[in-house]
Parts: sequence; structure tokens; C-alpha cells
Amino acid sequence: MLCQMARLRLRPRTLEASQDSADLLYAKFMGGLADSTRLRIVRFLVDGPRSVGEIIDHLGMSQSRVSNHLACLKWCGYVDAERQGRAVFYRLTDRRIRKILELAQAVVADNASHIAACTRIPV
Amino acid sequence: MLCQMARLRLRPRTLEASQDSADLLYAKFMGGLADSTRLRIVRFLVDGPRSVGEIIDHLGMSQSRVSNHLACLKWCGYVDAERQGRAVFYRLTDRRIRKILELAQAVVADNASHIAACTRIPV
DNA sequence: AGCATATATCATAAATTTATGATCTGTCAA
DNA sequence: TTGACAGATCATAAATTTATGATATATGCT
Repeated sequence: MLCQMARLRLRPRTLEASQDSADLLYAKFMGGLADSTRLRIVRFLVDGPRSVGEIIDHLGMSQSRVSNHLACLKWCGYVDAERQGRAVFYRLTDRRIRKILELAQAVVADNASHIAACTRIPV
Repeated sequence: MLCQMARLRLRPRTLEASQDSADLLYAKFMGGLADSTRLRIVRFLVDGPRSVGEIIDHLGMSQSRVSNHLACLKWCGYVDAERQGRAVFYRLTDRRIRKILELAQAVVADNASHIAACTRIPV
């Protein structure tokens, strides 16, 4: 997972390096949505909190796969988890996430033709 | 590059598959900002259009590396290019991009302590 | 035309991310 | 306390992405 192997260098020596490590963190964060499985999870959670089981059913993917992605999303700060009995419910942490999703989707929609017409990708 | 090897399946058979391929495109798009080099480029361009040479100098990276990332960003629809003499100037395509950057940065800032405290990553 | 500058493209090696299957932990109920 | 259900974690294999170096294309100058 994106999150398991991240090894962010903290306390950098210089200001410039500090900016670099900020960019790294920032990029990692964006990476949270740069995977279609995680994107589907986040979009599913826009409607409200869901248990892991519900998410698994919705995606039709293996338990460990979903669980690993959830760990990643939690890690990036997109979601948080709360145990309720044996189930664990996940929900979006921040309404700014929704806004990011909306904006991104709008830009993608506007560029769909451009992307589809791209000659560098043998669609 | 993220973009060179994308092989998006178009005209899917079912509605569900159609949604899948939309999510894939969407995730690819987010992937445009999920790399610190590309993020730095995009942030550099927030101040206005820049030639490739200026971007190279700013990042201190090799020409081909920068050029490849620019191709990727152009591809995703983040930037577009315009030739001016021998130089090629890049600029952000859409003001929604800025908004996405702002929101993401704000969320990262708010979660920085959480992320730094994470035990799954040996910082 | 010939050459230098500016940028793009491409093959492949290196690095990173994702999927899988096995195993571990926690909760509840009998 | 045993067993079953719900989920998390981990090692490793598979897939994808990035960096590098070489080469190609485009523009302008002499």
C-alpha cells in the first residue's frame, strides 16, 4: 500500500529541504485518491458512514484488499474509523474532501474528450 | 510515466463497467498530483506561465525528467503548452486546479500531526 | 545548409505500489 | 472457553510508475 512503505524524512536540514518534504507529504496525500479502488470507497462514503462489510459487498473485492485500502485512506486522513460491536464503521473526516472530489470530477468531465483523443495512449 | 502506459478500456459492455472505467480515469487524473515533482511543477505554475527551461532551473532536475512529467500533466489536463519561438510555455488550464491545490493543502495541514504521529510509518 | 538551442520521445532499469493468501486480533454468543 | 464472525496486518509476488540516458524533432541564426 501507498502508506505501508512511506518513509518520510522529518526534520530536514534546510528550508528548501523542508519544502521538499512538505511536497512529499502533500503528494502522498493526493495519492490517496489516485487509485480507483480507494476512489470508489471514498465516493461510497460520501453518502454516509459504512461498515467494512458493506464496503466489501459494494466493491466485490477481497477483505484484505479492502482493508488495506481503508488503512491507507485512514492514514492519509480521508476517513476515520469507529468500532460498533464487531463491525467497524468508516466515514469521511472532512467536508473539504467532498469539495475536492467535486472539483476533480468536474475537471475530468470537461477534459474527457481531450483525454479520449490523446494519441499517446492506445485506448 | 503515469500517462505513457495507461491503457484505458473504452466502450465497456455494462453500465457498471462504465462506472468502473470512469473511476479509472478519475483516479488517473488524481494521480497527476500524486507525485512530488509534478506537484512542484503545478505549484510553480500557479504564479503564471513558465517555459520548460525555467521549470527545469527551478526544480534542478534533468531535462527529460521534467519534460516527461510535463507530458503527463498536459495529458491529465492540468496544463497546456504554447510554443513561443524556440521555447514552450506551460500554464495551468483551469482555475479549479488552484482550488483543488488549496483544499488539499489545507487538509494536509490539519492532519499533519495525525500523519506525523502514525505508528505504521517509521518516520 | 549547417549548427546551436530548446524540448520531446523512447527503451529500459530502478523504485514504488497493489493484490493475494495466510495469519493474527478483537467481539459476541452459546 | 470455545467457536464464529468482523476486520487488521504482514510477507511476498505481480503490476505499475519513475528515472535515466540516448536519440529525435523543431526553431532560429549565420
